[in-house]
Amino acid sequence: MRPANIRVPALPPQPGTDHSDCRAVASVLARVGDKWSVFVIMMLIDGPRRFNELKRTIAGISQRMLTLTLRGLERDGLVTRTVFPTIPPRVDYELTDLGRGLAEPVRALGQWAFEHLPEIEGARRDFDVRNAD
Amino acid sequence: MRPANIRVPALPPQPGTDHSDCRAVASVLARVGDKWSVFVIMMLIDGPRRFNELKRTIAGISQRMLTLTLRGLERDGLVTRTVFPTIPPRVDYELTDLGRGLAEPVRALGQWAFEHLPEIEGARRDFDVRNAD
DNA sequence: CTGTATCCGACGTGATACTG
DNA sequence: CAGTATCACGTCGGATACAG
Repeated sequence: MRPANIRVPALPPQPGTDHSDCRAVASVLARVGDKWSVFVIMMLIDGPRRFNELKRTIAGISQRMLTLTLRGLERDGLVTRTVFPTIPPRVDYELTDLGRGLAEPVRALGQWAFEHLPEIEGARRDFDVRNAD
Repeated sequence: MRPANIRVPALPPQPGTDHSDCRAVASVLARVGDKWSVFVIMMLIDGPRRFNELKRTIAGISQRMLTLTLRGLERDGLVTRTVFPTIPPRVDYELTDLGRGLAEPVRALGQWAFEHLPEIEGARRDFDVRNAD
């Protein structure tokens, strides 16, 4: 991502001026911004869940998307996948320490979103009205 | 004509009623997770910027995407758009109080991402290796 | 300078059917 | 139960050209 031929000076943690970490931010936010990732993370906060348990709880997600979402989270080391070789098979998904760490700022963001939702929705209506003339 | 990009509503069946606020979370995270929104927000933290100034600084974003991103942020009340009727025209974009409020948890998330990037990248490599057997 | 309009390929998403 | 495979469709995003 970052040009290898350019040495990034050790700037103090001042987001907005440093561009290199923005790529990293984008990488994680891309996952967080996934349509379903946050739902899954939220569902797993309380403890491990089975596949269909997640599918039922989230209600609206397709089997395919749940699988892909879980694979993505697993790939990033945010979720563990535990297979019990029983019949019928049972698979538990659980947040890793890393995943729980991520859940914290995500929840903060979610809380902000919830608290300011009226303002945002109001702004959207105003914008749409202004745009509709 | 309104760009199709800024449409957020019409989420299918409601996910868990117990977690109804998750839909609000998703609504905001959809914006935060946009490929470019976070970059723009970061660039605006330090103060108002002009259109081409943003385009130059972000370097990689197309004109179209910058416009769409700014429209989306403006629609959500996160950014103000100020037109100076001069020749040539000048347009300033600036974070609103709401936008600055959002920038805070976003920055926390970004900081987390930056700090844990090695773990995530390592997990990705491990996963890819395991998957390549 | 600051956009808008249009074309078009790439990708995300869902529905469905099938496997272990 | 927990997936995988395949197809069909819509949207996203970039490039380009053009307008105010």
